[in-house]
Amino acid sequence: MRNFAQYPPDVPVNCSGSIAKQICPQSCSGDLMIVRTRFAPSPTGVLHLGSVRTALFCWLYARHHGGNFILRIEDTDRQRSTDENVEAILEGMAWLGLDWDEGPFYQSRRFDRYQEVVEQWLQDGKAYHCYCSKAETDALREQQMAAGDRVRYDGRCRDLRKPRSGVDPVVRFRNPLEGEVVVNDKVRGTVVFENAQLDDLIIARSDGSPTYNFSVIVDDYDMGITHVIRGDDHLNNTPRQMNMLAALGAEPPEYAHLPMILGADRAKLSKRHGAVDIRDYEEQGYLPAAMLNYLVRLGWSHGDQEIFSVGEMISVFDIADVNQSASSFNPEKLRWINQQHIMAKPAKELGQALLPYLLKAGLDPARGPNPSDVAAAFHERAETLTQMAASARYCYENFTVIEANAAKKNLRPVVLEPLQAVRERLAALPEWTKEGIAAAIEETAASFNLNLGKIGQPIRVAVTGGAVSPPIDVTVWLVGQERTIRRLDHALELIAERAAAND
RNA sequence: GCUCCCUUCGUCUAGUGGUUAGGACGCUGCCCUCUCACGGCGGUAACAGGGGUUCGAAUCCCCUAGGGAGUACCA
Repeated sequence: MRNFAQYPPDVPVNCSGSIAKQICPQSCSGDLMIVRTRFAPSPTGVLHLGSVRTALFCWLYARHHGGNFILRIEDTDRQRSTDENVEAILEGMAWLGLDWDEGPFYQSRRFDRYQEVVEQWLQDGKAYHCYCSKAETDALREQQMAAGDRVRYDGRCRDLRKPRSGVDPVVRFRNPLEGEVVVNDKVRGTVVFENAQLDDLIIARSDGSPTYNFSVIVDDYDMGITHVIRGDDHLNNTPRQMNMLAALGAEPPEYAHLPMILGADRAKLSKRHGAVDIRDYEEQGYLPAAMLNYLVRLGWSHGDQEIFSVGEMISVFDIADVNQSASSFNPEKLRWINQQHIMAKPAKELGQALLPYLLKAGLDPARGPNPSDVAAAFHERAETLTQMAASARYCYENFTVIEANAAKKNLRPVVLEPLQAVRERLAALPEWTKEGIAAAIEETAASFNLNLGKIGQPIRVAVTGGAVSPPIDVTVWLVGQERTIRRLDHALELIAERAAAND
């Protein structure tokens, strides 16, 4: 366990020049520090698309600059944080390959440190006890709302001399009353906030536990975070955090506030829009790299390029190319990108990736072709691995019925003879190779003066039970000799029955 | 209510004062073709509105409208 009190560790946070230049593999000019980013999810929910995109940008930025990526679990709300959610976050990150250099750190284990700062601030007059009850502040809010005023705590306990007895006070930060806070955001530009608009926020609850805005700044400070990259729902928190950082005597980090990701209907992303939990996408057969590729293009672009490997993303990613407007999640494009990644993946690796999906589909890989051969045959015709496993079912398992329309259209008495002939040729093949199979089918077609389609499609239906499959030679090859012959025989019987019925 | 942010094809985006406003997904036509895909060549469709500044605005400024976030003893 790392000793947090020791933070920042012996890292040159303000090194000027040589070390940073040596370390940054992109030889980015003007770097004055070693980049340290953090992803700080709260385990009050699972890892969803929006948070993954945030994590990705933090990770890319750190990796691009040869810096460190830190994972911090913000679980100060003990009621709503769960171990299951922590697990979901860790699993999601692992699946995506978003590896962290330090952590995961849990805020719940740092309460002593927060308490220490609170005490210090109380002593220094940077914070004060507030004895207002919830009812009291609620009433104040309503009153202000009704009067059309800005809604904020009015600081009535700011200069209280004596404690009120019988109430456990909260601790509030003494925010400056005047002046302004200027945020130089890497994506928003300069954003100015008036201190008069801010109020004295609560930093410790009446039970002593720290609140979000406060624990964030002591952690960001202790952990030497140089770049805070987060969702733009935090932009409004930034001036408060900067004021507190100043109270701590710290220089503020660089800030970059990312636009939100919305659902296809421009509403906040929710269950209605499909999967929320990132792990659902794994379940559905998406490749992690494709997921990252899709997400990186939401709010960021690099010219006209759409497809990026993870390595490419790292090398070209720059906060300066992040745009300012919210984007909405588009499942069709995700599927297309997944397909592009499936096509680009070497058959062997793709076969590896496919394996668990075959198992999940209830198929036994031992009872059929090598998954990498299946992957090679299907990689151009599957948008997800789940789909691919489903399409390859006939390679591993016998089907009970032939698709009605396909049978009706293709298994007709006219093909009885050619099909019989091809069956014999295939049965006679000494070696089961794609070339041999292709030759057998072509020769049969030629001998009956048929084009390939006239015989290929009936074979396809007989062998797969449907009208769609990879090229016929490949399909037959994957199904295997024994099974092919058996299925052709079965089709032949059906055709014969049909012919008899027609007589 | 108040504070802050955002606004280019349906969607993701390029664009930083002069472009026939480009690309991608989707949809669609044709080609390739043993099916399905992949691929190739086309088509469809956008600068929220109004004022300025300028010889010239998607690009700069102002206003309006619409969307979003925050305004918690949530994060």
